[in-house]
Amino acid sequence: MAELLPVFTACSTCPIRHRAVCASCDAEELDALNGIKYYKTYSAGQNIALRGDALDMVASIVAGTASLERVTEDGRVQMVGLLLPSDFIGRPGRSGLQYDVMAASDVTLCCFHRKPFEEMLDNTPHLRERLLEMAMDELDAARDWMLLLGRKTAREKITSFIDLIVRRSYHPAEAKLDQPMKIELPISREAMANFLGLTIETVSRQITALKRDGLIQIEGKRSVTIPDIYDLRAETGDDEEDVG
Amino acid sequence: MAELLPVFTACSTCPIRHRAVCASCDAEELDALNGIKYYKTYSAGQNIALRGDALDMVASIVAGTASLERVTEDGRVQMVGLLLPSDFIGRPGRSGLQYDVMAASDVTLCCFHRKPFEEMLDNTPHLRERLLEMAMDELDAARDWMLLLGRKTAREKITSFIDLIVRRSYHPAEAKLDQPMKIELPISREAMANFLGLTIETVSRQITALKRDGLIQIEGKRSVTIPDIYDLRAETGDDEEDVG
DNA sequence: CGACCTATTGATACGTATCAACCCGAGTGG
DNA sequence: CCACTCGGGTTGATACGTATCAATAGGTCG
Repeated sequence: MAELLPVFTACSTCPIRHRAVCASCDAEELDALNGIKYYKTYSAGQNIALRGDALDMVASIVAGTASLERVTEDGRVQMVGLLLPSDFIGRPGRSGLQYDVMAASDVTLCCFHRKPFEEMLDNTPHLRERLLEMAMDELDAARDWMLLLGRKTAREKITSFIDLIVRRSYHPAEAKLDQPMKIELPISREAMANFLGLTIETVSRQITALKRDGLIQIEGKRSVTIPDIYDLRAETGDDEEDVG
Repeated sequence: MAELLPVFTACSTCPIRHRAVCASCDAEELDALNGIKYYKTYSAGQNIALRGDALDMVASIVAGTASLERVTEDGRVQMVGLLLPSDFIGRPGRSGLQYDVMAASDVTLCCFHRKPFEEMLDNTPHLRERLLEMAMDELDAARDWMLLLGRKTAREKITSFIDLIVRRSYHPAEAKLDQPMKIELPISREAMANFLGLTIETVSRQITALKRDGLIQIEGKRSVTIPDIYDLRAETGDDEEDVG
C-alpha cells in the first residue's frame, strides 16, 4: 500500500527546507537539528496519534497529507487541521494531544523527540521565532476556516476548498492566474466532507454542479482543472479585498 | 455610555498581570514594558480596527470583551475570535489585519506601539515564549470552535457556549462544580449568533428551550444560573474525555 | 468473476433560516 | 407624566438547504 518513500539524510536537500519550522535556521542550527531528527512513515488511513495520547515527539510533514480531527460523543467527525508538506505536528511544552492525527495519504514525517527539541527551542531563537510565525499563520487560516464553517453555503465551501488547494499548490510568484490551472485534490470525498462540515453526498452533488456549470473539469476522482480561477473565486463568498 | 474606567499605572497592580502576554516577565522586563505601554478605551459597539487596516499597535485586553469578525462579500458575519481580559490583540511581524476587531462591550486596552514591542520580543525570550504559548492556546480553542461550527446542533452550540463562559469565569481551582453556578453572558444575542454560526432567532429559541427544560435560569437578559453544570455539559455533544 | 470501497444519483425528512409580528425597557420630547 | 420611538429580544408561520436513507455505478484487488 505505502510505496517506498525516499529517505532524506541531509537537510540541505530536504524538499521542505525553506518552509518548515527549520526554515530560518542557519547552518549550525541545522546541524544540531540534523543530529536529533529521524524519519517515520505512515500509510494512508493510519492514525498517527489519538486525542488524549501522550505524543512524545514533534514533527514536520515532509511528504503526504495528514489531518487533525475532532469527534463528537456520538461520532460526528470534524477535521480541524489539514497538514500539507512543511506543516508542523505537535505542541512544544505539552504532550497531551487535543485531537486525533490521521494520515490522509501516505505520509513521511521528519520527527524530533520532544525533550531535545524543546531544549533546542530554548537555545535557538530562530526556531522559536519561526514556530510562532507558523502558529500565527495557522491561526489566521483557522479563522478563515471558521467563516467557511459558520456562514458559507455548500457551494461556497467547495469552491473555497478548491481555491485553497490551488493557493497551496502554486507559488504565488510562478502562478499564471489567467491560464487554466490544474490541481490534485489531496484528500478523499469523505475527508473533504469532514473538512467542510458537510456530508459526502452533498460534496459529491456540489462537485457535479460545478462541473455542469463549467467552473471545473474533473479527470478521474482527484484531478481538477480550473479553466478560470477568477470565475471560481467569484463563487467562494469571500470579500475580494486582497489581504495578507 | 462608556463608564469611566480606572487607569492602571503600575503593572504590579494590573488585574491581568498573571495571564497576559507579560505573565512570565520578570521585574526588569516588566519595567521595560511599563515604559512603552499606554492605555486606550473603546465603547461598546465601536470598531477598534478593520480588516485591511494597518494596525501599528498590539495590545492586551485589560477589561471588557472584544471580538474578531470576518464577513462574506454579501454581509454574513462570523465571529472568529472572542477576546476576554488578558487576551492579546495584534500580530507581531505583520501590520495588515486579517479581520475586523470590534468592542463587544466597553473595552480597556493596554497598548504597545508595534516597533518597540517587536524590539522587546527580540530581546526578551520570556515574552516570545509566552506569546507562542498563547497563540497555541488560541489555536486549540479555534479547533474546538471548528467542531462546534461544523458539526454541532443549535442546542449543542448554545450549551457549549455557556459552558465556555463558565470555564472562563471560574478559576478551575476555586470552582465548585457540584453547586449552582452563575455567569454573565459577555455579549449580546446577535454577537452570540455570530459566534455560533446561527441566527439571532435560533439563539433565542434555544435559550428558551433550555430554560423550559430546567437546564438554565435567566435573570434579565445576560445573567444565567446553571443549577447543574454536569447536566448542561451532557448537552454539549462533547466527548467527555478530560483533555488539557 | 465477485467482493469491496469510493463516489454518484435519487427521494424524502428535518433543522435552521427567513420573514413578520410583537414585547419590553430605556430615552426623549411635548 | 404620558406618547413616542428605538434597540434588543422573543415568538410564530413558512421556506429552503442540506442531511438522511437508499439504490446504483465504477474501479481495484483477490
